[in-house]
Amino acid sequence: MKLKDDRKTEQIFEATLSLVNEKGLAGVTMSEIARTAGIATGTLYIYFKNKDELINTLFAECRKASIDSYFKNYDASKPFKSGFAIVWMNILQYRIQNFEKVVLMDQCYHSPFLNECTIKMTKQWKQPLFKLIERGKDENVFKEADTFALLIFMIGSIHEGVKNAHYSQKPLTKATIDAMFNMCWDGMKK
Amino acid sequence: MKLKDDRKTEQIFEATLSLVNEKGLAGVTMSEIARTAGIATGTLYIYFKNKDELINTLFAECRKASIDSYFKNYDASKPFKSGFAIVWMNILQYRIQNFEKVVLMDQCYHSPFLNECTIKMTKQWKQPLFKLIERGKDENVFKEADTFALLIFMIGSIHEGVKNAHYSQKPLTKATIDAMFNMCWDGMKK
DNA sequence: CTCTTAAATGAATAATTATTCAGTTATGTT
DNA sequence: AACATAACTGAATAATTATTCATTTAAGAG
Repeated sequence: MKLKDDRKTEQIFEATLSLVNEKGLAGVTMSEIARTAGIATGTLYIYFKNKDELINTLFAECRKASIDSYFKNYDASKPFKSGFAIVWMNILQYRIQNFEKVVLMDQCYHSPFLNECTIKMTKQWKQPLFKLIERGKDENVFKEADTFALLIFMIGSIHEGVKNAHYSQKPLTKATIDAMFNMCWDGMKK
Repeated sequence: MKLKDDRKTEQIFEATLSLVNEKGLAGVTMSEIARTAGIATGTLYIYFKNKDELINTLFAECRKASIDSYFKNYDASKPFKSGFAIVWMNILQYRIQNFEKVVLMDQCYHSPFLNECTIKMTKQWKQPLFKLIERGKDENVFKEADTFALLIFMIGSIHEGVKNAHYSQKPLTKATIDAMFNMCWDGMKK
């Protein structure tokens, strides 16, 4: 008996990400994914029932990995501002280093691929981010605004910043990153 | 001789926007666009040479209309903060009221449809926004950060805010909008 | 009112792409 | 080593979709 090769799943994901970045979800075909992954088209269907399942699985995996990475090195027992800065930087770094995944996730939202189940499941994973903002409000550091509004404000400038750094081909400098963080902090603080 | 019907172009655009929002660029077909627009598939090809041309034209039109609307009622002779507030609010309002166009523009970036010409042309149209930020720096109101970084910061929270208001089905309240503007201003000001 | 011309139609065709499957290969098990 | 089993292959098929075209319709010119 022959067993499935775990690395193949990884190859398929990588191929898909790379192709979606090059041509968008609209332009990616199953045979192209297979070719890029170095396997036969038929093999792709052993690993994923169909294109829908492939995209949903990959989307969920990207979402999970991203949120997990956001809280790396975050220690709730440390002072708030330093913890917030760590999460802020983790988000920025994740999105810089995994830009292809960011593009995939963006493209998935208005696509025929994502199913309700995937959407519902992945939405829950955002809880820790809400908790972080709540803490800032509880400790009287952040403005009394709606938690969601504060979170969106934090996330928004990072998303846009990374996106534009990528498209304009100008990597974010230390100075710009510092400026971005300061603007974010000054905007949210009381 | 029969002339082309100007309203048909509008119908085609509306149909495309509506379908792209429902199923994403990946899920929209030419015959569906025609059916939704209330015309025959063949007629679509009288108005647009092919799918590429349709998408590029629509993208450019959306981009142009958006930037124009951003500077409605902006008067450079008035004090900076009030002018900035007007542009900020125009951006927010445009994106709320034209969410379908926002989605189309987002989806186009990593698609096989947009051609170099369209990308280059539409990029130039952003100049007035840069000018606005420069003015804020010249008048010593904004931080000394990179103009691009400041602009991205301003835009980012609006984009994310509108997107999330839409998906969470919770329209932005006056209070939230005010909070958003204050965070943006506090973040950018010296 | 008639004629001309271009728009409009939608079924037919041409491409393209998802998916299957009969045959092949490789790997664990005995 | 021989077997059983499931992965693997890629050409063939099934679906789907872009595009064309012979025909019909309608509006402006004379």
